[in-house]
Amino acid sequence: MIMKKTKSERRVKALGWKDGTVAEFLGLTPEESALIEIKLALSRKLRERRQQRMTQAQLAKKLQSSQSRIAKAETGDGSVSIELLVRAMLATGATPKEIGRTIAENG
Amino acid sequence: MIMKKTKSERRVKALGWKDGTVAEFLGLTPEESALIEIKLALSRKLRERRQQRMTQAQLAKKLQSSQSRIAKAETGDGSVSIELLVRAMLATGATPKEIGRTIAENG
DNA sequence: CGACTATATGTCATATGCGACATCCAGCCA
DNA sequence: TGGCTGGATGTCGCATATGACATATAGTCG
Repeated sequence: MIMKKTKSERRVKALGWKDGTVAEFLGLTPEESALIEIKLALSRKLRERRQQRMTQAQLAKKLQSSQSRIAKAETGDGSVSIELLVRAMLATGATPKEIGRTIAENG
Repeated sequence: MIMKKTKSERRVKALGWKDGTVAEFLGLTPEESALIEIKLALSRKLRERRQQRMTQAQLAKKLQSSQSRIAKAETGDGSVSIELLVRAMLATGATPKEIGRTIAENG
């Protein structure tokens, strides 16, 4: 996440915010929820695509990143930006169409 | 953009990279091109949606951002992340579905 | 058992995206 | 003309996402 380090961000971080169907269940705004859902959808799809093709270390190298960041990306760590998720998806060979669908259908 | 401050990023920045159908025409990798196209698709859609509903200053307030960042987001300034573009889209009332479609169809 | 591989997790210095602010430009209208 | 509004652009200090690294965990194979 970016910005102000909002209340709800801290709420979410406290919970780990790694879960599957994330939470409105503490007072997240719809926008905050939606953003998290989008990230999680990308995380899940990234893992799926990456596992079919290469190891985390190999993807990291393609991205000029590191294995640990890929692991964090795939586990839905809050420190990972949408930007990195999208770059990683592209590095697995995903097209904008696939990325868009991932967000539209599972976001 | 993030990461290493690649060669091609500098190439793109030198060109302003604001253009409509962005460029493979200098040696951008397909991934770099795709990322830029995604950002530009979001920029264009953001402007379209925002103009129908409010001023840049009003959207900025909703986002706890500033008018200048919104202007940069809409003009495709390279300093704006996908994260902010997505947050801004959400703040205009866009759903993940609409955001996904924007990327899938125009990315 | 140990060796090796894949992944997860935590920390850190640094790069970079951020909001804020100051201008500047263009259009509009009195 | 001048004032007002919406938007664009440049800069700056600060917050944070980053890659790198160390280490832990778990699985596999000998």
